[in-house]
Amino acid sequence: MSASRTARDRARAELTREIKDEARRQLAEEGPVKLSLRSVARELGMVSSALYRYFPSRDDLVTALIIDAYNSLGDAAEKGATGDDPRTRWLTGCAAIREWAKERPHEYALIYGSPIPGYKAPQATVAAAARVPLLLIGLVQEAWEAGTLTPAFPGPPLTSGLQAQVMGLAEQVAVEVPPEALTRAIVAWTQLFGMISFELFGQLVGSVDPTDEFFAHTSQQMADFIGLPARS
Amino acid sequence: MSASRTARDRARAELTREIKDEARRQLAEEGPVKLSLRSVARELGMVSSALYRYFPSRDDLVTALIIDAYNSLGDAAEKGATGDDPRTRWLTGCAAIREWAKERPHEYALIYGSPIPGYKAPQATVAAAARVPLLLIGLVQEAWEAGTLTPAFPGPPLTSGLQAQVMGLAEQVAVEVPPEALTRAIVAWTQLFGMISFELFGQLVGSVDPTDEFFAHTSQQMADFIGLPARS
DNA sequence: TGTACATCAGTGAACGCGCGTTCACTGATGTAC
DNA sequence: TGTACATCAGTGAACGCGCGTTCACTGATGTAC
Repeated sequence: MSASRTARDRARAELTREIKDEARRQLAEEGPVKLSLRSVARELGMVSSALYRYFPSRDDLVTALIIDAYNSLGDAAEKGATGDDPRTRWLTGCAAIREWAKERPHEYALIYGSPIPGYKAPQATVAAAARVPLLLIGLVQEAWEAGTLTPAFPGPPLTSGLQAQVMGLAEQVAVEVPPEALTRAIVAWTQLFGMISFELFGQLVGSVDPTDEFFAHTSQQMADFIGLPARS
Repeated sequence: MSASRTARDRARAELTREIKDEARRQLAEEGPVKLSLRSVARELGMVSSALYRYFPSRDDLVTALIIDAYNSLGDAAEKGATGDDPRTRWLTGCAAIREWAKERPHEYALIYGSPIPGYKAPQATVAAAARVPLLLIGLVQEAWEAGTLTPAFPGPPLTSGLQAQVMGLAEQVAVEVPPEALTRAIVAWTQLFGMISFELFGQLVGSVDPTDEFFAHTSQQMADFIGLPARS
């Protein structure tokens, strides 16, 4: 019960949030590499050593930001993927992911951009990171179970090693779809984020920029490729 | 003629190269954000202010590294894309790009990773950056001119805005292929680099990792998608 | 309900370190006559 | 070919700034009896 929490607890929770909020603000200006405890503390009117009551080190603060970012994206994707059929949920989900990324380009870069030199992401980040791919795989599974999964073209056969990897992955995430279908989902996943990264990181400037129509086009085409049928 | 170059000229060219080499070494350890003129100078046994004879500022050194990286990748891709038909050149080109990236992950991250906060890439980088996409588009044009371009599936129709963007791009790069074909090339380009980024940045750990077979599979499938025919 | 003690948040000084850029300068290399 | 002058490379000091982390401490909040 929240009434049972002491004033100290509430103050701690609130300050923890304020520290992360200020850190996110600085992330947008300086990037994760130059994110500085001292300047976060300064901005909050505290002395820098006080932050060590909340995060044992700078890297732990970065980890918290990473986990928050993955979860924020996971929430946005799960809430955004709406519609009656898997194809519609795929299309709305892709759009929601892109929207999230465009609103928070620096949080996006934090999780999908260059690795931070000298920083090693702890195990604690992986569950949050898995949410989006699991969502996409779930859509494929739905269509498979409904018997409507119909890829636009067969594509090359899986080599034996790839098939083994993908079947291991299917078991690991407790999903029952043919390895070809799961492979397509992974391909689409890399395609989706490849497109978003190119848009946000400036590679598309001067070609398909603004990118809205290109993104919509490619999302549909990925749906065809995966085999999510248009509503009949 | 190289004989006409003075000793001063040769010394300057050599030191410029040594500065960039040392900077690349530090790029691998610290990343572009923490790359430091002082520490490059220190490692070279010079005083930090001496570097200003070679690069007017830290950002200019970074720009030089970016242009070198794009050109190094451009060379690797152009040299690697060999074979009698466009499909083979596509497959070998993709493999060469990936190899380059795996050998120089930090140079890859410099050009295809997160933007560097506070750094604005000057116009001088765009020609070098365009080499890889132009190479890929060139393959599509070859197949088109040979009359062998046969996409695996039609895909959604282009919306009018997208068609206009793509036709504008075709004109800009002086290429004569239908907008649908050029759009496919751009899609494959984002797919290709999305996959490489995911591999290098650690998103594929625990799924299709090692990524060799997945990459080979997807490259072929992209060739099908673009419409580069298997050798007949 | 009141008191004694334990827990915790925040302070301020310190350690040891780093950075980009400017400037007046020395001495070597290159060039024009 | 020799000399005077101009160009350039590299020095060393300085400016003004930043960082993460540790530690002994004060004073407020919470808890057990």
